[in-house]
Amino acid sequence: MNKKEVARILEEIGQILELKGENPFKVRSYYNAARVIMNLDENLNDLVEEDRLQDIKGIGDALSQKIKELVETGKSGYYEKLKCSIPKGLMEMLTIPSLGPRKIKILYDKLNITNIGELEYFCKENRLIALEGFGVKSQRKILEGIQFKKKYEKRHLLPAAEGDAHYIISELENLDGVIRIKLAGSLRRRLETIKDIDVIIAAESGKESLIMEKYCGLKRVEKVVAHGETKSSIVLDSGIASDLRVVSRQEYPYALHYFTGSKAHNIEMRKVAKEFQYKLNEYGLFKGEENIPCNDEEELYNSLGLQFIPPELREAIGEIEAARENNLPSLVELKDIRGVFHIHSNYSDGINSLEEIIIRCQELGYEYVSVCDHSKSANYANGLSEARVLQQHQEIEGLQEKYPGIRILKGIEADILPDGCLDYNDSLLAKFEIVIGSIHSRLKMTEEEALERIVKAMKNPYLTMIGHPTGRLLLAREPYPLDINKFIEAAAKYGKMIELNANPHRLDLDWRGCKYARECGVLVSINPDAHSLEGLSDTRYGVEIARKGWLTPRDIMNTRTKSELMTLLNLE
DNA sequence: GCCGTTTTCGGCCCGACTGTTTTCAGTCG
Repeated sequence: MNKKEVARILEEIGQILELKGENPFKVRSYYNAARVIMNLDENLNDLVEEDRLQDIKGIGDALSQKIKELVETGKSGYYEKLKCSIPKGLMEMLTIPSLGPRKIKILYDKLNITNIGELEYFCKENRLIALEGFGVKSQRKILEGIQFKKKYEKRHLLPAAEGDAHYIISELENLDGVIRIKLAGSLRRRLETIKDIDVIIAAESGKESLIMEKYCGLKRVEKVVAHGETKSSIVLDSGIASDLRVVSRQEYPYALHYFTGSKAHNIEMRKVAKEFQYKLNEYGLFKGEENIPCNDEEELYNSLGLQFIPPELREAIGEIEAARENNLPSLVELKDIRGVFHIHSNYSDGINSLEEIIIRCQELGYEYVSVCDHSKSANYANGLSEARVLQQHQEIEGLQEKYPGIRILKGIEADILPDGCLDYNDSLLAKFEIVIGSIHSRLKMTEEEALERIVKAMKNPYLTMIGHPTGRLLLAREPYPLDINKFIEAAAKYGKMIELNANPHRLDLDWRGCKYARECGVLVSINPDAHSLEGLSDTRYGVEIARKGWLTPRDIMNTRTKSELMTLLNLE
């Protein structure tokens, strides 16, 4: 069993224990362990084999036993038993807003409600209002929650959330009394999918309620979930929820930090504060009654003996320790990108011509570009036959003469066939300067088959990099099973690069794998996978995810200068 | 269930909002 599955089960154990009314600290230790395992740099199997699980902070005697059992046998007796002890539907009830484990336990104990369907029925029969702790309002809220869930259970991709966030910010930023306004939450941390949009405002005293009213009354508000003096929650017509917090000028840095999260990062931060005998919350950093003044987040981190931690890194996966040792990476920025690979032209399924793409890339200031169309097996995408490859190469040579300011590399996105072979013979592959190998078909594979298929492709000397390594489509298609660590180790062994596909539907390699790639010395290439000129701007999402994965410019292939790149690829 | 150089027992992050409550519990982030 791999770490993702282990983490999921630990998380589920935490939820079940919560529903059973167990000690909340015990519950937390399972949630914590799930997160730690999920973000593990090392191979979980190795840790188990070498009996080193307990070296991990947060994993003790009991948890290491259970994790060992899960990894070795794929099962956990404790979990199986626990799972049988409550109805399955209770877990799903946890996803209804305003309904948590305590109330669900009451509903189960008193009314024997075991799933959402029954709950909906009991609400409509007005059976909840008789229960202690429930009333007319909470019953109605639960019913609304069920309807709401049916309509909007999804998370949202970065671009959608970002568009709505800009709408909110632009409507509020010029209001009287707004001193500072900023996005917080997972959007600021650049998580690949977003549940809601968090906005923090520093406001002049006395202007708070007007700002709140404006926010709750925005044209695109479909529903006001909560409307308080310092905090309100709305849902926009797009189905995306948003929270606004209004604080004073002095509180702003602390509030911004607090609401940026992640939750796990905040918990770690408060522990650090405690080491200094301080108390940290969203209003300040306190020594007794006295606030330690900070003008911005940077000063806040410094007050706790830490380097400033960029929001992308705040996931409690080692950033605090690194900041303590002044050892945070200097993260890559969009301006570091000097060229792009993996663009589709109208030779395959893109809409623009080679020349249009080259002109735009030159406008963007790139030193090199590689259009990588689909290979012949990709019938669905008008993949290039051998003859059309040669035709395209001829056109590229002509364009290279016409546009000497930008180096045009002959590239291809070659399908990795089910047997691990690339989609052309070696003599044709040798004519390319960039070969991206990607899996597009026969996605149903076991973990072993997937690794074997990709490793075989990596053994091909003409392959430059592996494209979108897990094939996932965010919120739409699960990744095929692939042991990312073993994959990265193989890339290191065979000297291959790994694509970080910057399309916001993919963002694959996942940021959680970037850190390990860096540790293994594997270069990551941030590729737009553009099918139009507009798609070129997706590169920025790739940069953001690379930052989240702790990558510096030196860890990225396409931050290289043209001459460095030529050396790297053994080209002229 | 985890953790520890004041501790192997007794802590474990903190506060707003809501609803059902006469002082608080549950949920959420």
